[in-house]
Amino acid sequence: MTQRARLSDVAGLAGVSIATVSRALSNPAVVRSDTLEKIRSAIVALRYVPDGTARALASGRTRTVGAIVPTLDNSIFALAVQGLQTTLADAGYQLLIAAHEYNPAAELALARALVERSIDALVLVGADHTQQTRDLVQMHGIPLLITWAISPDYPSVGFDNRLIGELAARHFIELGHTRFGIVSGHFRHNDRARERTAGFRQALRKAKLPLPDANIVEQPFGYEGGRAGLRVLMQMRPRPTAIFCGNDVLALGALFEAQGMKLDVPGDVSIVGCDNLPISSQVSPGLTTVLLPVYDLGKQAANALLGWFGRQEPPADACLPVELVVRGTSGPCPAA
Amino acid sequence: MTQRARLSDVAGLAGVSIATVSRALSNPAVVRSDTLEKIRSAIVALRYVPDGTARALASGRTRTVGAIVPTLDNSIFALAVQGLQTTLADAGYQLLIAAHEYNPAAELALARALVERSIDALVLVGADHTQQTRDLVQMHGIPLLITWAISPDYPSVGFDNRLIGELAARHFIELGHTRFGIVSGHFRHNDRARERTAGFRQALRKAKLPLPDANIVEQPFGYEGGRAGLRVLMQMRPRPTAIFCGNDVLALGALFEAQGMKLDVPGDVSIVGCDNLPISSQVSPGLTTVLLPVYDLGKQAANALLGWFGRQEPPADACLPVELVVRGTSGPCPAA
DNA sequence: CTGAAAGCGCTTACAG
DNA sequence: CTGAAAGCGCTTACAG
Repeated sequence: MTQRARLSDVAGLAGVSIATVSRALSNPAVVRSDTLEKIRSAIVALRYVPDGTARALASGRTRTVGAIVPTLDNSIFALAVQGLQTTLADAGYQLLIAAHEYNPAAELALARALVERSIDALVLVGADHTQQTRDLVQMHGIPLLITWAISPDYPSVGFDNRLIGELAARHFIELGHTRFGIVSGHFRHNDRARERTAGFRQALRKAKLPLPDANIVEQPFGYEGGRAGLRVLMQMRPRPTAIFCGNDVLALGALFEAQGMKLDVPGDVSIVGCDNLPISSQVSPGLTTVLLPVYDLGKQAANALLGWFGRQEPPADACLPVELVVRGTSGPCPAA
Repeated sequence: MTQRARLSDVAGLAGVSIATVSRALSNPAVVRSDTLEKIRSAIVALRYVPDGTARALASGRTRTVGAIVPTLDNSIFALAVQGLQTTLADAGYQLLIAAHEYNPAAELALARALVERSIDALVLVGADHTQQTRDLVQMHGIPLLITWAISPDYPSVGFDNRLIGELAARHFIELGHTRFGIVSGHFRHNDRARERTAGFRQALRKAKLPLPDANIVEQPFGYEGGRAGLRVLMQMRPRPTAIFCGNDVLALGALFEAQGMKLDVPGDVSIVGCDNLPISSQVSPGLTTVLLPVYDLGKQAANALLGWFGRQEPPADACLPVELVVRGTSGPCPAA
């Protein structure tokens, strides 16, 4: 192969104009079927692959979507990305992916890099973004889809994060617990973490149960964060017997630390997480958690975008159902 | 904002030609510093963001790299992608990501979709790819980097997968085991799985120890695969006492199943995995495994590409060190 | 150090 | 249903 074939080569071999070949590619319905056939065989003979950069410049669309997630280190985001990518690819769209690692400046820089590449839409996680990021995206007229949370300002496919905290709290209350603790990721720049905590707190308040501020501990994401959070809470007097963790990685870290401390889970302390990672049903005891259908989230986000591209109007918000899955890490409040 | 600013707008405001603005952006060293300053302020005033599609068409480079991994569901790939993406982004490159889910036809389709978007390079996992995929990439003159394995045909940043199996086998042999089993992902289209198994087998043969074919069980990727694999092996008579799993997810599945069966690990059966996932050091007992520095792999792959772009010549192969990490799931062979 | 101009490979009204 | 032509917004030799 000396040189990559261009549209003009295909046109020459098929004996038609480049305009016709272009139409055969992007809108075959308007091309006569025998013409189409000639073009098809020319394409095959030349192994023609269209040049996306030229196509993008001429058409103004790249068939590429950008997504910025906090991190791929948490498999919960990796799973959602997988759902997003697979569904987009089936429709001929590709995914530019980036991770901001909970740094808003990084998010802005990455958004700019993606915008420069003329993405057809941008997917972000959470509703909390700097004004600069929002301005950038708006200025370029790029459809913005919020995921994981519902945004008042943008189309969203997300969860009711407040409800997540509520579900955890109500579960503990039903089990008779009265002393609570929270291990959360950092609240700053993370509306999901704030909302889950707020929901938990709100449900307790409604039940007239206390949640001292000191019992809300922020930890960096990771198993170690969960472990550290549990240690802090277990030093409180009176000890909390019911601990809500903002995600499953923190919850598993807390569980492992409790086991390492020879605490009985749930005999001494109950733990509830959020996500329902694949691992959460494998460990023993299985983790009680709030199931988030994140692969579905990815798929629905992709479909929302595809609909948006087609209809030229923003999709309706979708709030995906979450559900408490009770497993072995939660049980009745131990006798005092 | 009515309309996105173009190069000509910046040129107009700065009182220079578009050629000079273009140079100021891509090769500022050749532009006089006061001219540069005028251009800089025009760019800021207009909030100019270059159009990557035009830039790509004119320059022939997109500053975008494509990567196709088996799946993001295994966090080992997500971690490597994170290392790759972060390092590329720091150098101004973005990452188009796709997952083929162990389907070579999907890999080809995705490769085509990425090639159409004129990626500057393609990153693939493993050395095993269809001729069509290889032809496609070669025909378009796209630099191809193999990761995870060393390829005889392409620049690679990978591991010695045979050595991984050997390390596991030698560890078991030192512990006095004589009955072995393997739980592997499917061998088809997966050179890493084949090589790891071959390395294990080879080390046993060298030590004159038997490994019946029936003791090599292939399972689909996932915790369930690991569980099923362990069940199969535990039905063998005589029972194997030492089980090598092709990756940590399979190994953890096997461990959990063994625990569910009330087997003592490592008292009754020893298990060694491969990957050293974050979770593997958290579970109890901790998983003995072969540590693969995958975040590093991603970073080094990115740097190999960046060097390739700069020097115009392919990077040297890099075989990253792997190491056995002994934890609680492996121990001496139980008395017969 | 800077500018005029050709060209990258397509798409898309506009005619016919 | 098809073709000629303008244009998408840049980059990059080539002159000067």
